[in-house]
This record gives sequence, C-alpha cells and structure tokens, in this order.
Amino acid sequence: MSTTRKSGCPINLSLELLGDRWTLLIIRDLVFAGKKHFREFLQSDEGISSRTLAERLQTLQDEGILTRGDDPSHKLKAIYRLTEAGIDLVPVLATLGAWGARHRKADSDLADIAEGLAAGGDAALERMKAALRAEHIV
Amino acid sequence: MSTTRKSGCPINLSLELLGDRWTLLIIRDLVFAGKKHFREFLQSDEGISSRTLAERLQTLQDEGILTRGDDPSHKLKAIYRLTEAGIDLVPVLATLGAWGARHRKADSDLADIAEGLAAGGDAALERMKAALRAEHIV
DNA sequence: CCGCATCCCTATAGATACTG
DNA sequence: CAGTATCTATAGGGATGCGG
Repeated sequence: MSTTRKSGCPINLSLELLGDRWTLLIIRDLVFAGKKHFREFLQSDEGISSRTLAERLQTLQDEGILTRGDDPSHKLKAIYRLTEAGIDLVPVLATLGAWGARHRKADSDLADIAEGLAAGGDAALERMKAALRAEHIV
Repeated sequence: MSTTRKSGCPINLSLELLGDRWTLLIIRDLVFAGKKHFREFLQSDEGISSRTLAERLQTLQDEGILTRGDDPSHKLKAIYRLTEAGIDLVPVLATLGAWGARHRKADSDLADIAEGLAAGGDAALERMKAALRAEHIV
C-alpha cells in the first residue's frame, strides 16, 4: 500500500488505510457477520477476489487493525480478529450504514438494522464493542 | 463508476459511491474548509488531479450528493454545494476523523478539532449541518 | 482566467488458475 | 484451507488543449 503520507489530516489518514472498495467490507464481516476465516470473507455477496483479500488482510495486520492466529481446533485454519483499533471502527461502520440506509436503495431488513444501531446512540455502539472484546477472550 | 450493484447491504452501497481515495476528501473540503470552486479542491494538500476531480464531481452530482451552480459574481466560476444527502455525510466524516485522530499519527491541531467534534455528540453535528444549510441559502 | 476534456503512460486492482 | 502466480483491465497522475 502507498507508503506516501499525503497530509496529516485525520480524515485523510483514515482514508489512506480504509479508503477503498474492500477494506471496510472486511471489517464489516468481522463485526456484524462474525466471520473469522479467509474462506468466509471470500463468500460474501460482494465477491472479493482471493488476491485482494490476502493483500488487505496483510496490510490490516501490518497497521494493527487485526491479528492473525491459529485456530485451536482446526490446525489448518487461520483465525482473524480485530484489535482494539479495529473494534474502534464500529462507529464508522454505523454512520456509513445509517447513511446508506437513508440515502441509497438498501435492502429494507438490513436498513432497519443499520438505522436501529444508529438510533441507539453511543450506548448501542459501546455494547457492540464490548461484545467484540468478549469474543476475543473466548 | 461501476454501475453494478453488488449487494443491498447499506454499508456496501455507501462504499460503492464513497469507497475510494478521493470522494470523501472532496466532501471534507466542502464541509470543513468551505471550498466551493473547482480550483480550490485542486489545491488541497493531498493533490487530486484535475481529471479525477472532474469525474468525481460529476458522479457526486449524478448521485445527488452535490449541485453545481453558477457563481453570481464571477460569471466564469462554477459553485459546488452539498445537497441534504451530502450534508448528511457529516457524521461519517466526524467518525472517520475521530478514528484517524485516535489511531493514526495525525497533526495534533487537526486531531484536536476532530476529537472535539466527536466529543460534542449529536448536538455538535447538528450545529455543523445547520451551518451548512445556512450557506446554501446565502 | 475557469472548468473541464483528452492523451499518454504507469501503477495498481482484480479475475482466474494453481500450489504448499 | 489459505493463500500465491500470472495475466489483463482499469484507475489515476501529469501535461496539455480548448471553449466560454
């Protein structure tokens, strides 16, 4: 990924890591779909390619957004989990989802979930984040 | 831009429009820097090319995020303004900025602004949005 | 001058096929 | 299962042109 930092603006720095078609979808799958394995990310509706997925998982690891570990049961499976910095992206996903629900033609069931989470305010977001931290311990 | 809708997930739909290196930086300049003219967007620190800028402004117009009008004083200048859907992106920029301020090495003055806005909660965001609507009337 | 359009060229994204 | 190798398509930078 581009190692050239173009400005010190916080929004720009976020976008230098997250500003592409796929990165936040991977985080979404970790947060809302409980996905952990390479193959699971591949199977999402949007159809990321294995090459792109591998690259993004690597840079997200390098940048401290997620960790890669071995599955204790299946020795072959790798397991991906969010770090605290990754869990902290929940509010970003929530606002993005709320905007999409309001201003794009989203599936109504998913739109309801997105708007519900946004309506819940900080308390709802903190509950999500706590749940993700709990998974991490298990 | 890709006309193929890959899923009805609100987050995906948001990313199909906003998920790239430049689009949200343009919105940022409209919201936080008060920029309105083509030439002003070109001059931002990140250095978007005129070609990319023109394309993004066009699709943002097509998708109802901003409008293009004539500057009443300079007949030559075009003026870009956010629609209500565009103004509604303020919370997305705020969470993205807050995350960048917390988890990337941002300039401290800008980081303070970002964290301050996030700390202000919904009330602070609504005040920003009201200010943008007021500009629109002037 | 202003907002683009066009051309050229390179870097990267991404599809497909395959491997340890 | 979790990636890599290879190949092709596209995004985008930079220079320049051009009508209003």
